[in-house]
Amino acid sequence: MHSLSDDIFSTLLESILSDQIAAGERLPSERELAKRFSTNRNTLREALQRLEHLALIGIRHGQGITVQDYRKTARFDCIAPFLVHAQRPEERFRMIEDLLRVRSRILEMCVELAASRASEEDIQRIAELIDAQLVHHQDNDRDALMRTEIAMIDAIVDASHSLMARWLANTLLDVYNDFSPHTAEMWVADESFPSYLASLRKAIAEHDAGTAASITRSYYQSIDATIIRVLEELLHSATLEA
Amino acid sequence: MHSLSDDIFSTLLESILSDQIAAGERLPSERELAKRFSTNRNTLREALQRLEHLALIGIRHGQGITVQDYRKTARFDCIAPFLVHAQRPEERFRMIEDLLRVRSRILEMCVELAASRASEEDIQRIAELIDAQLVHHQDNDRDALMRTEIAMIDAIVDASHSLMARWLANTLLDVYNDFSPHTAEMWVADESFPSYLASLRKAIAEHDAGTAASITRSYYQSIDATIIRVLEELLHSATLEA
DNA sequence: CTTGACAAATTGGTTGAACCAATGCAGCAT
DNA sequence: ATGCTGCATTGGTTCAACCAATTTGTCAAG
Repeated sequence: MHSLSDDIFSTLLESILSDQIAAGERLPSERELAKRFSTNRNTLREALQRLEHLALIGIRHGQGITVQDYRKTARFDCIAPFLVHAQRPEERFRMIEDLLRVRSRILEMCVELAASRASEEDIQRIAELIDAQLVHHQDNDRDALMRTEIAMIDAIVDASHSLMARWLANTLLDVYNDFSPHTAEMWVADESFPSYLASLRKAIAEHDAGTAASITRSYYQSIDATIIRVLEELLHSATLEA
Repeated sequence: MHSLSDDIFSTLLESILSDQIAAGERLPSERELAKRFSTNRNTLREALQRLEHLALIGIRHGQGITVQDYRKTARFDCIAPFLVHAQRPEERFRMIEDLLRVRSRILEMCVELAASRASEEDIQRIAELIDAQLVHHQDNDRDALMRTEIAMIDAIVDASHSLMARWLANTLLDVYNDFSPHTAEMWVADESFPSYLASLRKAIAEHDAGTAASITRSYYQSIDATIIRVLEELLHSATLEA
């Protein structure tokens, strides 16, 4: 699962995202880097190519390799590694805060699309997964609930019949997977959880896109506010420790 | 700007995204592919690595290279190349339709963040760019208007002081840049354009995030409906030709 | 002393061959 | 029929050399 070039990539990735190498700084030559990592140029170059495609470094023929200012140049897919490696607590906090905003808006869109485009099979599957969640919620089975919630979101994305939604969701799932060790405390359920799910099922079954979107919007507004409150406390205690 | 491995990458990318190679199909070995592209394994592998990181192919040691079902596996950053290479008109149409939804929601979020977080300098710069747009609009200078609108959006993203927003915007700008030859007809301005800009400037200056977001939402709802109407006509005529 | 051209050094880009390592399969032994 | 073994195929890594873009240093002309 992890090749040599993966390791080199990860090492350099961490160096950059944790600001151990400043933006604008020049890296040693490929030959020199290959020596330092005890490997050859080809394998090293694989790692460098990846960093370049993430817009973390710039490689120019005859000139060398420079570290870019990833805060300005990076793309959406840099979020997962950034959350893993970023050092400043307040920057991580803001990233998560803004990520929640994006998540709720994307989910709102997916739900809206799913409600308008879902087939009978889609509706059936979503309803089943909602029922399963309600059972897990009553049983207080946290793990099963988390798994089923992911599965339901996946089903909703499928039901939206949108490549756009699927690809966006994949990117967000990457963030979730890479970051899941730290997301346990972020998985909060509001008291309105069961009624939200029931309304959602009904809205999707009736192809009522407007209602589906608006209840999702307001539910996540509430959830996200709770999560941010929890994170603020964590940030405060971390700041006090430092 | 285009190295040999870039060319190979583009060629394979097009083959996959235009469905010339079906999902699940197996590609020839690296040695064989290198021969066909008249190059060596190392250079060829650079191209393959890129395709793998886009989740378009899967490379497994000892087993070979298989084309993935990109409609299920791809990420957000696949949108630009997909719009360039995709063949089915109705699939392109739906992608653009959904992309507009995402754009308006992201912009709404950026405007909301910018309104709450903008510094005095940010507000000043945005106001200047809005004024410039109003002038260009009155002069009917379409090119200058498009450029200035991009610059304003960029300033708004900066004013949001959000890595999230910046990185999302970079991804969307990639789509715009790669797809801009085809976007001319998509650049429509509603009659409410000047009044929207004026309200936006006021809302941001007053840090009124709610108003800024809601007027942006409704403005883009109107714009996007127009764009979709135009595209539907194009789709219809294309379907009739075929 | 300044300026321009040219040559050398440095750096990334490409090449080809060889070897290591994971996988799948065919043939053989049971 | 089953399970093992060894071979063929395939990706992963390494090495050494050369090509090509860029920068830098040097020297000659002004």
